Amino acid sequence: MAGRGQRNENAPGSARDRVLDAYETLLIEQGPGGATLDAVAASAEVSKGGLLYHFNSKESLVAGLLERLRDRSARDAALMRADPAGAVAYYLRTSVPGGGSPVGLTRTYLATLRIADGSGPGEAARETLATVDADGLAALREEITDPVLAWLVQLVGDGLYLRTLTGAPLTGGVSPDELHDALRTILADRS
Amino acid sequence: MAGRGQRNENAPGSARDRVLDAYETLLIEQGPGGATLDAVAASAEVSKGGLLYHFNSKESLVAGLLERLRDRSARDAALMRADPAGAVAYYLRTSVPGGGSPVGLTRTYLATLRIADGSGPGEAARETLATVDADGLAALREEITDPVLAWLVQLVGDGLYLRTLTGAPLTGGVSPDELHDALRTILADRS
DNA sequence: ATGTTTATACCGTCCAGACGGTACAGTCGC
DNA sequence: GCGACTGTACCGTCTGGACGGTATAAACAT
Repeated sequence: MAGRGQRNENAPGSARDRVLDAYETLLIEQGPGGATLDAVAASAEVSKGGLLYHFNSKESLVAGLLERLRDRSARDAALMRADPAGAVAYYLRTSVPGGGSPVGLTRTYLATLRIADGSGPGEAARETLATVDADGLAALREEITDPVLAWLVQLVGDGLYLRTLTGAPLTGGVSPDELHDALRTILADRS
Repeated sequence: MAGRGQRNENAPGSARDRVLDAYETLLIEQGPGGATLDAVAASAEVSKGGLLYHFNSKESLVAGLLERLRDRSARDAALMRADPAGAVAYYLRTSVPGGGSPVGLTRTYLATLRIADGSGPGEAARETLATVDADGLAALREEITDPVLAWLVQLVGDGLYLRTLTGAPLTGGVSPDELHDALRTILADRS
């Protein structure tokens, strides 16, 4: 049905890439329980055999997701450092669903969070998440000298992530923009 | 073997209560995938039949957890308002694993987060989580007049929660105490 | 007081279905 | 011909849940 036999098998739009996209979507919207191999294959419009051609086990699918997370994290960190409005502005802006990162880090991060459970493959997910966090904090530190303040900014971003996860980002009628402004003022005051 | 036929079936130490405890522990440590009825029963030292006597389906187990969450949230909010060091201090203190809330809110919250997926029972979990958040924010607002600042404090707490979930609470060598102090100074400055 | 009934609090077994994974024959485009 | 698939047919394991049974305590009737 779709174009077959093409090279460059992990380019955007390729079957492999669509599988990863579908896996992310299912993880975010339905959690680990809904992300079965059958469901992922159906959502990616790929046959189950086709899915298992690219990822020969569920563990390998998870590995693929983690690889994508590392990759996107590196690319996001680069964009963060290069942002004209500054790293902090970039970080806060992309921590909220509407203005998700251009490389899709937010989606991949949220999906990975869902499989970061106890032992086995979840262990690896937690470790990767920790590296991503460490990278983000390092980038923040280049702009915010005070380590406590840098951590505070990151925690606010994390809180925003968690809110996205529970599906209620705007709790008290306060917009992320106002929060952003307040944080910037605080940062300016105690430079 | 144990005393049978006794009243007061949801007192602490009762089989019903132990089942809920075990369910929480398994959700936190292994995620939804590990929290099977068999595993919960085994961990609570109850037979599977016994578990299904108290909670006649998995959905009912979830409902039991949500009920406990609402209950503990209410009790925690009361303690928060009554804390001699203030609501903010209480909130920050209990957002970190070491100083978990005396009513066990942190554990129940973290466990519920794990089942807050897409549709079905997860929907109810998300709604309950949202109410708990709203209650917490309301309590914070009684002490912090500025709604933006109140939300900021809550988000920092949420970030700490998320860190607990991924299992890496102390990222950059900064202790929660230092964070606590910084936040208090900020709050004092812009009162 | 004694026997009967009822409710509570479990235990242990069984089963249908779902899930991850395998195997393999065939198709399509470069 | 080779890489990238599709599609179908399976298999073993695990899971949720149904079911029937058992022990104890309390309420009731006589």
